Amino acid sequence: MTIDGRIARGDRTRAAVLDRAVARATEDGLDGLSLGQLATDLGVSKSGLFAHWRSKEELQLATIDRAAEQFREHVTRPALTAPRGVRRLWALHDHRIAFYESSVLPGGCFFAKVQFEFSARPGLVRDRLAGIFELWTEFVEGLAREAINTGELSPETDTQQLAYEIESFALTAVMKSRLLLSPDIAYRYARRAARDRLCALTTHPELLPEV
Amino acid sequence: MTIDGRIARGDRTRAAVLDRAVARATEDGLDGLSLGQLATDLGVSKSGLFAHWRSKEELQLATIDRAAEQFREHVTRPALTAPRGVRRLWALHDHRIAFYESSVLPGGCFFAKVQFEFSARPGLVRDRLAGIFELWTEFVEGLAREAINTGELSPETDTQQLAYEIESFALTAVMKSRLLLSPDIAYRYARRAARDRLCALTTHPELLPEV
DNA sequence: AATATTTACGATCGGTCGGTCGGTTATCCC
DNA sequence: GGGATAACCGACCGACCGATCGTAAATATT
Repeated sequence: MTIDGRIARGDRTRAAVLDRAVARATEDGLDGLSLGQLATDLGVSKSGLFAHWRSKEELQLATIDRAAEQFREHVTRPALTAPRGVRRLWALHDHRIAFYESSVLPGGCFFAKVQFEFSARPGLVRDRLAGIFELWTEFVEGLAREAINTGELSPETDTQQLAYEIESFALTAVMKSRLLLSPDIAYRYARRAARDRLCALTTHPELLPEV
Repeated sequence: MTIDGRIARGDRTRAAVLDRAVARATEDGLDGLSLGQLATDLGVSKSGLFAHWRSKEELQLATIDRAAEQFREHVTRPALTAPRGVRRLWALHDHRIAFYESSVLPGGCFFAKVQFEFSARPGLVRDRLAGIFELWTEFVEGLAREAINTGELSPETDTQQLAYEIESFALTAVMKSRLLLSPDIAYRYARRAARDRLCALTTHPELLPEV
């Protein structure tokens, strides 16, 4: 089987557009994205974009999916190489902060930005974001339950509460790093907060890194 | 001295516009605000708005100031009635969550929304937001230092780290309550996280409320 | 070589945006 | 009562928005 060059070209264009859209959305938001500007940036025509997505909303949904994929690549997948338990929980948080630190996305975090943008705006975009965020939360809670199973966390640990707190530290790092503090300081707070919390809860604090 | 009716009318209009602008900005953002829509909502003409603010940016800046004033009314001032120390620190967090809970602002929190919106967009708006946020952070850190002075927190307590963590819990409550969880649950997480943290740090846990 | 398919483009549409301007109305001062 | 002042309005502007459509170019199929 040979590859259809036409479709391959379309795929390449789509990927380039979505990567650019994810990056720009971290600065201007998903609605702040202008199709004309996006097209100009990429050296294509605005009407060319409509050949791939029939409306702006469809492009926004595709952008969200691409951002999720990117997040999995940079954060979730590498974190899963750590052994189950508090180390994996820590690895997830640490890789997440490192991803923000790396400035792959100029605005820091796609989902933080866009979730606030659409949190009060009903529609398909909001629903998609809510779905992804729910899966993410359940994933983190699942890692916490694994840590209970490995005996590194007490069975009485409130995994939802713990997931909430870790989420908090990461989310705030995004905002503080861009608006206020030098990024380094914000990320240090975020890391230390999560480490201290895990350290206080776990029966095996030696599994966690030093300060 | 009598009050100039013309100026009084202007003041009334200005206040009405700004209150509405603050509320709407929590849903659509400060840039998502359309002057035409805002005017229509208030039953005034668009050009009437330009009589009070010479540009959209000027209106945005005034809106920020009004939101800060509103925040002080509902959160900062009532919290200052609590005695210095961990109780005041807790009161600040508690009143803040209660303010979000009250749904005075339909989108939950003006500053959370707008800070994310402008965190990557240089300009006067961003600078104003950063300034207010810095003052706020220093204010919280100051309360934490007071708690050290009253002997309710250990002198070794990292007040900046503590302020960061409390900020995190409140910020995340805003997002989760609107996007994902039923608001009650999110606010419960936010309260419990801050209470537990203060409880673990203070030498006088009996000063804090029960779970 | 002829035809079908897919991508991409230029021109253009109606609508909304922020912003301007000349004029009207209400209130205050003398 | 007559200016002066301040608030406010309706009409209008150029720019940009998302979206549509007919067409050209590139690639595949036959």
